[in-house]
Amino acid sequence: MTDAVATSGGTSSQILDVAERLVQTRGFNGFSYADIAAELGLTKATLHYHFRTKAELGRALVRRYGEAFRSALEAIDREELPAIERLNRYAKLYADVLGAGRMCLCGMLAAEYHSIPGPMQDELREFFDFNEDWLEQVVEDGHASGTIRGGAPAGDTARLLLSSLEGAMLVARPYADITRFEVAAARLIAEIAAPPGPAIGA
Amino acid sequence: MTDAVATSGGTSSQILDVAERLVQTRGFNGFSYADIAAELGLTKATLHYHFRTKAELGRALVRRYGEAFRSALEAIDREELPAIERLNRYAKLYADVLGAGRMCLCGMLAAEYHSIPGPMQDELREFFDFNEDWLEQVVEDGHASGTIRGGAPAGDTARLLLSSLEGAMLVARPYADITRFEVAAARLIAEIAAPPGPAIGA
DNA sequence: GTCTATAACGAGATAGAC
DNA sequence: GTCTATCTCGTTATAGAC
Repeated sequence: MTDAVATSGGTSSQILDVAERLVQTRGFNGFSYADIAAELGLTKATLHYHFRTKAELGRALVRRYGEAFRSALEAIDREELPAIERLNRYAKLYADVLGAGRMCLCGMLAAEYHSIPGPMQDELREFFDFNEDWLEQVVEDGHASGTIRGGAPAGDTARLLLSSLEGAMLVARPYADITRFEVAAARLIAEIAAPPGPAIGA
Repeated sequence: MTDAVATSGGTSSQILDVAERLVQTRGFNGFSYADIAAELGLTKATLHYHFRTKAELGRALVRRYGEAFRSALEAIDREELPAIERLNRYAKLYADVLGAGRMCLCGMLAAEYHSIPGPMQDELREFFDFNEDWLEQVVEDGHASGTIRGGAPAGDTARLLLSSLEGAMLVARPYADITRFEVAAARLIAEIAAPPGPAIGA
């Protein structure tokens, strides 16, 4: 209990907070230890005490981001919502990141994939894998309940959703326009959804 | 005629060729003049003779890439294909880039948007704008001929297509799997397309 | 148009005092 | 756990010879 509060607001997590924002806005190759140190009023040496190398810091970033995302998805699951509504919640996670002026951390790193350290690459694929797994489960539930159109493998639909949402974030950036994302996301989910009824003779 | 061949293979365009590949694989912040110089057997000073600053080089890159894309789209137009087939050709342009192990230059720069020079940002938005305009025209033609589902503004559909294709490229990178892109692209275009027939009683 | 040489600065990283 | 000081290297960019 003595250091419970200190841990949550500790230097390491402060460093991760700043680094995370810098990666999401400028990319992993677009910031330096000096940037973080200046912002936190620390020295570069102090940063190296907490994260011996930049590669190690990067790996910690992706891991923490993945864990936060996992928690968010579990929170959605606990609400036991219809499949389509779960997809809307998922898209909302992205919209919130974009609204903060950021790119998805892992979308950013996917772009930089060939210039980031190996350990980060591994964590990155894990992130996409479990996102696709979660989405695939949602799509399968939608198939079972008839709210998501069948005809294509659930895994393919999951990948289409993930990659399209990442792309909508990406292209919205130069326009600083969250509406671009929201319209694309809503449209995408609507295309995935099964038509409201038989609509015979409509 | 004297320097027509020399121009096409001139030092400046060789520099742009190498720089383009480096940006598409490593990002604008992921390479240096030294990388280009080493690859071409030149010195950094020579590079600065052709492109005084890295920002200037970057701007030339985006401009040339945009012009090449414009030409490619005009070539598609000249074939006078049905709307859906034009979309398939458009997706093929992306697939070819991905097949070369590269990310779309402008998708990459969209990720790095907040850390690239202003002139590059301007060229970048121009690229997306004319791509969206071209796609919007195709979608409108599809509406008119009944091959693309109506109900949503053509501009929104154009943006969905552009951003989803960029995203599909992005996420395919960590897996070095062009099939991921092709499946997503085919699925996307299929969702956009109008159903084959009235399908009453189907 | 390309070179050598170098300036001027920033990067990641370490040693050792406090 | 944070500091000062420093190292080594890489970065963009320029001056001036060829």
